[in-house]
Amino acid sequence: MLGLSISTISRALKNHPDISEKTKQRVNELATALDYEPNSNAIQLRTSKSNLFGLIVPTVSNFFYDSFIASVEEESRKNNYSLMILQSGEDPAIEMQNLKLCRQNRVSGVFTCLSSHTINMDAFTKFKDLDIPVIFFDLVPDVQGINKVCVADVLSATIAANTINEKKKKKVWAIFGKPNLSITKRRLEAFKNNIDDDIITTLHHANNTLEAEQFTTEAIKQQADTIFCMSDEILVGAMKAIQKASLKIPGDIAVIAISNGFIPKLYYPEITYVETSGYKLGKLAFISMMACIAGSTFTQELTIESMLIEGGSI
Amino acid sequence: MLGLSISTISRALKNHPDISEKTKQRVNELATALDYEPNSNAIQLRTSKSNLFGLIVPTVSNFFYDSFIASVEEESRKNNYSLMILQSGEDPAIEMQNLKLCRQNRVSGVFTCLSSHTINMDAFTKFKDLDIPVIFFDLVPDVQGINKVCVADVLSATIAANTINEKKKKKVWAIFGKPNLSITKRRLEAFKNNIDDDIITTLHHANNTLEAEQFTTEAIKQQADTIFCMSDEILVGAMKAIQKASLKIPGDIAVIAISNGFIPKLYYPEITYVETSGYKLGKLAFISMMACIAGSTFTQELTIESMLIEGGSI
DNA sequence: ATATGTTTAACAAACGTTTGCGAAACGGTT
DNA sequence: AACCGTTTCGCAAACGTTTGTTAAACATAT
Repeated sequence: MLGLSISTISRALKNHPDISEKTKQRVNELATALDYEPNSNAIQLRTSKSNLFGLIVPTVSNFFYDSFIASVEEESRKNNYSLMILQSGEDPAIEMQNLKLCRQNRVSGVFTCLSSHTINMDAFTKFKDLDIPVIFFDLVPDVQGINKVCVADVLSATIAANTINEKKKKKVWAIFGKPNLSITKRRLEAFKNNIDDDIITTLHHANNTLEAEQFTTEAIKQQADTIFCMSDEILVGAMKAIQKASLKIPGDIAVIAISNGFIPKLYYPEITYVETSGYKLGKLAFISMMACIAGSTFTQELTIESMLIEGGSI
Repeated sequence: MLGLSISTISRALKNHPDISEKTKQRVNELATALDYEPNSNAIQLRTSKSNLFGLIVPTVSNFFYDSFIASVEEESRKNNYSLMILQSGEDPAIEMQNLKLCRQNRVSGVFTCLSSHTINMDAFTKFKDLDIPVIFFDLVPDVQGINKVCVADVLSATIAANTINEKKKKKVWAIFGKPNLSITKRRLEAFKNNIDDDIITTLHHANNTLEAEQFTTEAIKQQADTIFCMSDEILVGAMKAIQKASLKIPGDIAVIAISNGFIPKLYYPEITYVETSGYKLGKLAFISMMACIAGSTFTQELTIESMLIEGGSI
């Protein structure tokens, strides 16, 4: 329509110095008039750069992951990347399938949180061979030489323990999650090591919310004065039991948790918690990803800091 | 490596009848050995089919949207589509930007929930011109001739009102969301029309959780015996106030809500609610999308059914 | 007038597929 | 030996870009 070649159009559109201002203007005017949108597939094919990240998560529908996703999406958009979301549903087979999808779509990188029973890491080493960066977050595998971003498990459990110490509590029921997860192990270890010896402390593993509720009911019967919850999932169960027993917080019983922050604010008084922010973790993961994209081969293991958010429950 | 042409490989890989079984087998073996993955960009460029959906949502981090996304992702994956997630953050400008991204990526369709202050629909008609189906969900625009899937606002508010009627309540505080949203209008209208005349009913608009808490505190002071909450956001505020006042549910005060179902189960007793499932809505949206893809030009306006989930709070 | 340099824009190859069409190879029939 | 029908496969164009290289056009200096 302008009597110009395709290459001239291409250069004009991207403000190449070879093209005269007059031509650029003509091209741009027509482009907006036709509201032309470049075909990303063609671009990506030609440049073999995809500007697409894959993000694999057990489920989107989770108060930690959703804020992580929100955070990564935000950064991706700002940096001209798109985000492909994939759920594994805790199924290693689907996880494989998702990784395959990532490869087919020639993603520039993938963020992934392992389903809790993934053992075979072969699929991930394949990405390493292809020079596609992989950032593991939250539930990270226990191997070296990979990029991980995690919440500060040890620190946050330590902060929680110290808070209990300072409040001079006497009898603590500490409820943790599934025992096989490394996140559980680290939090448990740190909590155990930091809680004062003269506090009567019992440690428990709840596999889900209901079990947490049952443990808490038992704790109440045993006249524990403090419940520590390793996660939101646990906290929800504990609060159910406490409400059921009509106990006053913190008068009758104190509660402290490690949490993303949403759940603790649903109650009155709000629950005191050590923050492990999915949002902040997302930001960190993105930074780590960009470092890889930029060519950093140095594999890093980053953690976000934790802080105590006082609610009034202890 | 096999002494075969590219076209033969291509046909062998997709089981084309022209290719002999023997050749197919040789090709497939080598393909898995090299673990070949087809380049989706090239495929999509050649076929101009993208197998990609765009999903635009104000924020991922929301107990309704996250389950909607989870649901759509599930179906997409099953049907060999990928999902590109985009957040608008309630900003119409970003919404535009996201739509542009969808076009650049040549999405096969987009699911979108309008940010609450989007007025200009031009960008969406562009999609119509390009024959790219758009499914609006949840907060849908008030125009004809577009595909919408919604929760049953009228029905769910009616169910809630009837439940209150049956319980012979005397004084109800009904708290709704932002007054300009069509979802609010419909729920309010239906509630007002169905609540018994002899029940003293006051209607309120809370713009956020905090305002809902304040209204509820006022309701308690005025000795209301029932709080109706139009949404989870409202419910959270109401529960804060009730817990703060140390009232017993349902003895001192009854609560009923319209909700996705997660929040009501956090309390004891669990809150009775009329379910508006994001998960179900996602399934419905996907069906609607597939109908469009298949060529249906008939624009439909679908709603998911609602049902009362008894908790024990009324 | 020629040489030199600069600006501007066109040519063509390439990215990895798909697919219509044509052709070689083969077997069988006259 | 000539013909025909099948089976099996290769050629080449096309999708929409990017980009190295070349070339035309023009201006300036000799």
